[in-house]
Parts: sequence; C-alpha cells; structure tokens
Amino acid sequence: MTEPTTCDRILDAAEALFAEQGFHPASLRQITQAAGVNLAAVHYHFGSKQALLLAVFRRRLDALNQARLARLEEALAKADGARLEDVLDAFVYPALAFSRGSDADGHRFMQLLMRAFADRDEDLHAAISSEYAFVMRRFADAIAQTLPGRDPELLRRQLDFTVGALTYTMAESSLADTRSIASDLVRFAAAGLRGSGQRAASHDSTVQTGARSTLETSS
Amino acid sequence: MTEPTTCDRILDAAEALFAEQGFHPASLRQITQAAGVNLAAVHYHFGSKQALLLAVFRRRLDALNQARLARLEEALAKADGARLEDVLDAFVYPALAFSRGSDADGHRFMQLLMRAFADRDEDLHAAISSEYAFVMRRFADAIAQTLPGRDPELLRRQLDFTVGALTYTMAESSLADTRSIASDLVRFAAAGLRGSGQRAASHDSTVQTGARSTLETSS
DNA sequence: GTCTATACAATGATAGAC
DNA sequence: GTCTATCATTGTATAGAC
Repeated sequence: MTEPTTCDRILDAAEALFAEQGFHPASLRQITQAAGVNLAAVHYHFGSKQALLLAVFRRRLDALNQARLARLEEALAKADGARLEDVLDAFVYPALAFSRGSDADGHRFMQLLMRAFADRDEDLHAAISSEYAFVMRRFADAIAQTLPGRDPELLRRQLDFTVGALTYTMAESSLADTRSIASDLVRFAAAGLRGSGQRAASHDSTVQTGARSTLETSS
Repeated sequence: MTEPTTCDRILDAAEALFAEQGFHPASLRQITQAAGVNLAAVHYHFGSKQALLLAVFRRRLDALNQARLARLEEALAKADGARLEDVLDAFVYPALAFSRGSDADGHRFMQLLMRAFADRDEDLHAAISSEYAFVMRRFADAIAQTLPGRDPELLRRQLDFTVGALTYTMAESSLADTRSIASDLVRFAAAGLRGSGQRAASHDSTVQTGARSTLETSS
C-alpha cells in the first residue's frame, strides 16, 4: 500500500503537466511516461484525456472548498453574527493561499482552473460549476444576511464581480504577500458591496470607513 | 478591391473558428477550408498557428482600445474635471458593448480573449499586454487624478481587481442588458476604489493559522 | 480486472515544385 | 504567392497478455 496506485500516479503526473503546460499542449504520452505507466492506462482508468482533467480538478477543489467552508463556519459561529469582511475573507483567503502557498504547484493549478473557467467546453464548465454550486450558495446566503434588504439579482451580479476580481488576481504571476492581497481584495469587495446597495442611486454616497483588519478577531 | 485578400480571409475564418471552438481544437485545415485557401498559406502569411491567433487579437483590440480612449477623452474634456465614474465607464462600457453588441461574434471573441489571458503561454500574454499597456496607463493616470494621494501600488492592485471583475463578467453567458451591467460594475468599482483608500494597518497572521492547516492537511 | 503493445486518423509544420 | 507531398506527433481504439 505504500506504493501509489496507477490511478494516483496518473493523477499526480497529469496535474503537474497540465498546470505546467496547459491542457492541450500536455500530451498523454508525456503524462504516462512521467507516471511510469502505459499510455492506454489513461483510457482504461479515466476514459479520455478530458475526463482525466476533470478528475484532477475534483481532487483539488474538494480540498479548497472544505477550507472555505471551515473558515465560513468560523465566521458564522461568532456571537454577534458574521461581519461582511469575515465572510469575504473566508471565500478569498483560502483560494489565494492555495494558489500561493507552500505547494509550488498551487499557483499553476489555479491558473489552470481559471483557464478552465474561461474555456468554451460546456461539459467541463458544468462539472466545475456543479462542484462549486453548493459552496457558492452558502457564501451567497451568508453575504445576503450581512446586507439585509439587498436586491438578490444585484447581489448575485456583485458576487460575480468579486469572483472575477479574485480569479484574475490568482492568475497574476506577481508573487506579493498573500495576506496583503487577500486583505486588499476583501476591503475592495466589501466597499463595492456596501457602497452600491441600490441601483441608480446617487454616486457620491457616504464612504465607508471599513478599515478594520479582517484579522482583528484574534488580536 | 471587392475581393478580400488571402490574409483577410484567413483572419476572418480564424476569428470565427477560434471563438467558436477555442484555439487548440480549431484546426488549420478547418480554417483554411472555410477561408477557401490552401493549408500552407497560413504558415506563409503568419508563420504559425499561434501567430495567426495573435494577429486576430490585434485587429480586434485596436478597435476596442480606440473606442475606450475616445470615451476617456470625452470624460477628461469636461469643464470641472473628470469624475471617477466617468473614467471607469469609459473603460468598462466599450468592452461590454463590444462583447454583447450587434456583432454576434463579439461575445465569443471576448471569451477567447479571457482564455488567452488565462493561458500560460508567455509570448501570447506579453503580446496582448503590450497591446494594452498604453491604454491601461492612460486610464490609470486618469483614475489616479480623481483619487489624489492614493498609494500607486495599491491603486494598481485595485485596477487589477476591476479588470478581473470586468473580464469575468464579459465571459459570462448571461445576456442581460449591457448598460445595466456596465452601470452596476462602475458603481461597484467606484465604491471599492473610494472605500478602501488606505490599507489595513495590521497584517498580523494569527487567525489564519487554523484555517491554513485545514487547507494544507485536507487532500 | 489490470495492464501492455500496436494501429489509426488527424494534427501542426516544413520543403520544394510551379 | 500558391500548391502538393510528406513528416513527426497527437488523442483514441482495440486485441491480447497476465
């Protein structure tokens, strides 16, 4: 059992090579050679190259989503209710840490994820979305609770803005401090959410201070 | 002159097929057949499949950037100086209109553009960035003028957030009203920019240790 | 059930004739 | 400039060994 199974060896090699070169450029012959298995093993265990990519995604996204939900639970468990910043941080920080953390492949994997999001392939898109759907709903609900009376349609749109800002930032190659980026993004999104509560209102609404650190809970 | 040149016919066919299927899946044989030219003509006129993609990008981005700059000039020409919202709108609206406008291929092209941004290919990324560099600088300067005293590094980061929100939104398949989306995004970004003028003072990392371990141990 | 060897159609690219 | 012929490599499929 100390020896990794053929399936796992393929998944590991595929993840590294997909992340490094992209989906199409990374060939199955490269992958199977790096994994030390036969070419046909991919189709036996996964069915196709694309199904292999999907399996790679699932393995990683499970971990990311669990980390997000754990942090969200922390925020929601607070006595006086969750703050908007804490909910946003639970969504943003694990992704950024994942993409820039100790794992050197994390960043590349996140770039691969963003590419998959941008990709036109509908099967892949649907599979990833379904993987995300439950988590997104949890966060949308939590955010809606901190912004009572918000138009749900507008809120969904603003959440898309936030996801876009996060995704784009993850794909950036700059390697600035994760905590600093997460903090800036949380404050940007919180101000954006609070500052445009209703449509077509006056532009120069009161500026939110919102300067509290998202970390102050433990200090 | 009524007959399009070989170059143009290749560009038109390539744009349509790249946008429809993605870069790698669209084959040169498909493209050249649709264009009614020989397969080898692509390599003669452009050098490679990727160089062809780049040429397709350049043709479109020139038009988009000109539209943006024209709108920016309008905003800057106002007697009492440009408002932040007007500058943001000059950046956001042409892109959204371009991706959802009368041209049915516009949306698909924007998805292709987002995919290119997410792509790992450094040559392509550098080429697109250089295409954008001048325009981005103009807008960054204009925005900085409406937010005097802002830390330039933070401003750059916040602009990336905005670009990410815009790019992600453009790739969305929903077809809501362009003007409405642009307006929402402008107000979101303006509030995010105004509402987080200075960074959070403390970047201590006490609270994240718990969640980070959760992230790293689960997989 | 697992894994291997091999074959196949299609791809991007190139060289050289016209 | 344009075209034909050709090459190595790709994802995929199948037949057969343990």
